[in-house]
Amino acid sequence: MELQLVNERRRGPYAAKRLSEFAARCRRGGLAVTPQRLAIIKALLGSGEHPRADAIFAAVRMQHPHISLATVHRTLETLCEIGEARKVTMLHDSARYDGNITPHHHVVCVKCRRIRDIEIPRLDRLLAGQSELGEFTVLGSSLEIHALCEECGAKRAKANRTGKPRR
Amino acid sequence: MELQLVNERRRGPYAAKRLSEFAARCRRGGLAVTPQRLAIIKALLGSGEHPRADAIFAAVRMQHPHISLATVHRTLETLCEIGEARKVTMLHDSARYDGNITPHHHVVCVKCRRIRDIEIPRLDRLLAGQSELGEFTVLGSSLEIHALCEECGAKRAKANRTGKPRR
DNA sequence: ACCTAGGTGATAGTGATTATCATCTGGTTA
DNA sequence: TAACCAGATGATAATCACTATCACCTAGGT
Ligand SMILES: [Mn+2]
Ligand SMILES: [Mn+2]
Ligand SMILES: [Zn+2]
Ligand SMILES: [Zn+2]
Repeated sequence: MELQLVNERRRGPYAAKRLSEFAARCRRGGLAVTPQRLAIIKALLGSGEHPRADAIFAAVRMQHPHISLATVHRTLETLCEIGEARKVTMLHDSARYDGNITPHHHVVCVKCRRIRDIEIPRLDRLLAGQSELGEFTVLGSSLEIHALCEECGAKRAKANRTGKPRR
Repeated sequence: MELQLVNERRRGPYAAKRLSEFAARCRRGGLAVTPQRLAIIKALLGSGEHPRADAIFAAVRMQHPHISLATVHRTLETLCEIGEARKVTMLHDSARYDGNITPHHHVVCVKCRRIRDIEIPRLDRLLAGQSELGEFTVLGSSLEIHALCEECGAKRAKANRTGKPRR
């Protein structure tokens, strides 16, 4: 009741709604609505697998045999930037190691990737009781809080004040 | 009180204790205690930065100018395998994209990397009230539950029964 | 001191992602 | 509707974190 797998059935209607709004959202974000972008968001919304770029590429290729893998990478990144998609983890680029093996969680600055330890006793208690989750046997968990550190927050605020582009 | 940064001061004593037990733990894991391994765990325990392999390499080089970057990568991986270190996220190899932008979390099979959505309303409520965390401005969060899926769990059980190596 | 399984250093290879750049096109304008 | 052009795409090279290989070395047991 507290912690449950999301029902796969929900995805169909959700995807349809998102797809119908996509063109408008692109324009709002200043992006052209290209057949490639439509095909990519469609493939992404149609999958519950949290696919990699190459899987999207394979799917999209069936309708757009000339599409480039680079376009798929670029577009997925762009979709994340305008908030139409997300990465499952923002720390996929290079491994970050931790000598602290006591159970704890992390805050990550989305801009400079600074990481600090946090403790959330209530979360640990909540998860302690869960050994099964649908077809999964739970082994452990880690929470990643996305944040802006003081330094990066200050930089961004200053950039806004002086009218510079904010990313 | 519910969710707080871990005090940096704790790291000193913790590192000292871990370091003093390190040789024994290596032997228990069937690993030789080499100067390189000692230097690497020392550097890792001495850092609160959740460093990358190259940062560890730079630190260790000061005392071991001949150490190889490959050794640093290998050793960090080995330390994770024997439980003396961990990666901040297990999904750093290639990006996984998600078309579902509603707030939700994930279960990840540690073996086959299958990912499924989960909902944890209580966690979302807990975090909803947090907009500041020490010097960080909270933007969002995602919980990654590490698990074994049914299929991989079955495979592992079978391998154990027939006496095959389990990884 | 000697042996050997396992560890290391040097280096080549891999694979995902990014950069470059010539060409093309969505969407605005006249 | 045609002409225009900022931005998008495709082809391809480059990058970069990480892994594989292999000859040599050494920790730890005899
Ligand atoms: Mn940590
Ligand atoms: Mn998801
Ligand atoms: Zn920052
Ligand atoms: Zn699995």
